Amino acid sequence: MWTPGGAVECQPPSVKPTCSSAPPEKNTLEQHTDSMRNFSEKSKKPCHCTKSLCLKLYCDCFANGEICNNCSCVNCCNNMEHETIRNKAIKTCLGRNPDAFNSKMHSSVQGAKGSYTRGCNCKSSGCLKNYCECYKAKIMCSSLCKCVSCSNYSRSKVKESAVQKSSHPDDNNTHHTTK
DNA sequence: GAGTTTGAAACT
DNA sequence: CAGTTTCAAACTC
Ligand SMILES: [Zn+2]
Ligand SMILES: [Zn+2]
Ligand SMILES: [Zn+2]
Ligand SMILES: [Zn+2]
Ligand SMILES: [Zn+2]
Ligand SMILES: [Zn+2]
Repeated sequence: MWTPGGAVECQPPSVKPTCSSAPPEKNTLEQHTDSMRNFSEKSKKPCHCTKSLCLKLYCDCFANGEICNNCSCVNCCNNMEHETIRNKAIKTCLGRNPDAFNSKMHSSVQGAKGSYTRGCNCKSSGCLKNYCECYKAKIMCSSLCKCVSCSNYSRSKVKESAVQKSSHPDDNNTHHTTK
């Protein structure tokens, strides 16, 4: 909890869960300059969600199991003021993926428990940009990935010889998903 | 800051 | 399950 000094933070909860049209509530708390330094420490990356209400995995805050704080999100419900809705959203996400929140990062994949085991599906980034979840997590792509033209390997030299069945030079995993 | 690109998450 | 749409971040200019 932070100490509201100027009373410039959240908006009154006017968001209705099943309402037809939600009024645009823009988070007015983002006056950096020197407000951030107050809390320091965490300084997590703020989200800028506008349509997900920060109640879907689109929102990094929500995906990481964190409450939005110092974010620029609109109509944010990822807070204790909307705990009921938030809990429902969490439940929905868990229904889709029981391990959705087990790992700090997004995970799904079979048998992933507290580890990144997502496997990316990049097609145009070569897994060398932050678009790639593997690259962002600073891990190499594995056989779980279905990326095309992957270069996210310790050995940047990836030969596409016919010898390689997959685009991945080193696949220690014998068990393949379904293929 | 505006506009584009990108691939995960969501939806059908 | 696959194809499509939605979404917010990463990136470019
Ligand atoms: Zn958010
Ligand atoms: Zn947030
Ligand atoms: Zn939020
Ligand atoms: Zn990738
Ligand atoms: Zn990967
Ligand atoms: Zn890759």
